Amino acid sequence: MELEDILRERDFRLTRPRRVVWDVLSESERHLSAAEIAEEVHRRDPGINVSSVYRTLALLAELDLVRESRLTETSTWEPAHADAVIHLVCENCGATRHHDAALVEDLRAEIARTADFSPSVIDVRVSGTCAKCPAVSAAP
Amino acid sequence: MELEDILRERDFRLTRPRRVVWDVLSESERHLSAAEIAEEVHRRDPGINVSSVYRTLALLAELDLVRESRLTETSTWEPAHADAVIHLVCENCGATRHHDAALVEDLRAEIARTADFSPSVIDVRVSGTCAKCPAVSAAP
DNA sequence: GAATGTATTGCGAACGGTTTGCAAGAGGCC
DNA sequence: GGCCTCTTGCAAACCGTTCGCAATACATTC
Ligand SMILES: [Mn+2]
Ligand SMILES: [Mn+2]
Ligand SMILES: [Zn+2]
Ligand SMILES: [Zn+2]
Repeated sequence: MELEDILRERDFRLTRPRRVVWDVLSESERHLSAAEIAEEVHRRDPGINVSSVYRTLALLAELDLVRESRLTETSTWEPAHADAVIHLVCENCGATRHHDAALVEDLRAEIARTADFSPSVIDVRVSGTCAKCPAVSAAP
Repeated sequence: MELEDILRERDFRLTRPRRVVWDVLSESERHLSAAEIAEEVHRRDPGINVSSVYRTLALLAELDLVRESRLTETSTWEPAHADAVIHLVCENCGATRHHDAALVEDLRAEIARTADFSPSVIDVRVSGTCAKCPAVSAAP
């Protein structure tokens, strides 16, 4: 469904700030911080204010169109995706990757079975070392 | 090992703010926000300043004695624990529980095998509905 | 136990990202 | 186009956290 339809369905207007913020997010290959989004939005339309970026992010999150990740100290934004897609964060270079982990579904079942808890969203954040950053050997 | 020894080993002094912050954290059953920690610390010793609480939290985290969780918008603190202990956050009442999920180890293996990534710490955050908060039925 | 050297603290001010109040502006609908 | 209302830009307020610095208090030595 189009952004416009989703907004209209809930009686929100399709405005330029919303359009541009959404475009920036959906065209990006990676998670973006609020500052990065504001910067790119401003590049495309200098007339759009930072506060509108924040307001739009809050709205899109409310509509489940985007998700906010709190992987590190600064939170980042991206279009919503399934929770079986987990996040690998390299401790060395900071790169964040997506990875599809089949076991997440099993984990969901395990929790439902053993925890007296009804899971909805599972968020798996894995820190470690990416392929480009060979593990540094221990000091001699 | 005692807090004092761990500090001394790295040439840090055992001071009253550090002692009290650590006591508050280790005596608590649940995650605490920085504000809650500062409040309780101040109750025990009104002479201890908020900035010392922040400095101590940073130090204890550096020493891997405490961990910072970014489960919701405000981050929370607790004594460090194994990453097989995952976090269940109730969407309704906000309660955070610990749960031991055996599958986390399998997940680690799966990632190492399929992702070209060397995992160190896995952080699983599950939102859902706890036993005390029966799921609300959908509107008719 | 006092003296010494240095890490650490309390304090208040600064910081910076986010939020807010409000008048001006622009969607959507007829 | 005209109307109504939602949304925006702007600038100020907010607020949790950090910082600089002189005063303090640890730990060590005598
Ligand atoms: Mn993602
Ligand atoms: Mn925990
Ligand atoms: Zn890397
Ligand atoms: Zn609950």
